[in-house]
Amino acid sequence: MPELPEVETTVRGIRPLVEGKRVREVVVRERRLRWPVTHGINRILSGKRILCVHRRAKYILIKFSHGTLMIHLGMSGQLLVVPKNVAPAKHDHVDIVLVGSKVLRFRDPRRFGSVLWVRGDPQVSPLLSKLGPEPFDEAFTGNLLFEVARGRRLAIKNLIMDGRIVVGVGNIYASEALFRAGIHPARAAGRVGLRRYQHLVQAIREVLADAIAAGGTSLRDYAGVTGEPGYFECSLKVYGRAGEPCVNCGGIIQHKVIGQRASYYCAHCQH
DNA sequence: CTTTACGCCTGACGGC
DNA sequence: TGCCGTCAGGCGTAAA
Repeated sequence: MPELPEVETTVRGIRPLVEGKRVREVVVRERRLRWPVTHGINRILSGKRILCVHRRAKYILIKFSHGTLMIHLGMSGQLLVVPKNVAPAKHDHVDIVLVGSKVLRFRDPRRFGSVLWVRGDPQVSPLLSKLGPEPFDEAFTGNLLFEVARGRRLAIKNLIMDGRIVVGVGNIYASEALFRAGIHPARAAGRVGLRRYQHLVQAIREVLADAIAAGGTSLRDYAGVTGEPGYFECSLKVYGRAGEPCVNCGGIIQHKVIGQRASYYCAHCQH
């Protein structure tokens, strides 16, 4: 399930392979994704040059002179760069065929992802305009979390997963960051002090940076640009480890559904 | 305004 | 072996 580190890994992987390349054609085999693939995408992109590839939150932004292709990997999406002679598989929904020998291929079995064309500045598009800061942006601080949490009773785990507060903290890394920060995931956000929020910001950055450095977590669906799985999975300290001993204290890792999401924590280490 | 629930979708998994 | 029910999970949207 792609989270920010997986998306960042994908961006870094495809960037040197597609930047500066011109699009030959776009082949859409299945347009029923999260939203329908933008109509006429072949006419929009054919003959145009990819200027650069960026990430904003979990969106992959492929910039052209006349607009931006916004790709979201959803739950099970992958963006691969493959030789043209590699036949599309069952869930390979969109091929961006490049001039030369390669194809930028969007694969997504569960079709929670999206492939959308945005004219002009993508930052003002509805999907991006309300997003909070990137976790590595200096605007993301313990003070920001503390202020925005004041008086709020929702679980802190839900707060840090709210893209309007900070982007890119998905379910896996929310549990991992809270474990590192020693904060119980169900604790009311308004009942966490400034110092602990500062520690949490640090923990979020650490866990994301570690995962990016490791090439992204691989649980079920993630694979790198050429198909190899990532390998951060073994670094997860609490996620998916219910019933196993805590790496810190040896206590049993707990599982609890918080805000409709599976959450993992050590009741002894996290308060 | 805040908070909660839902739905989209397929593959994996467990029970029988 | 195969069929079926259940569930995960990002995240926009609707509802409370």
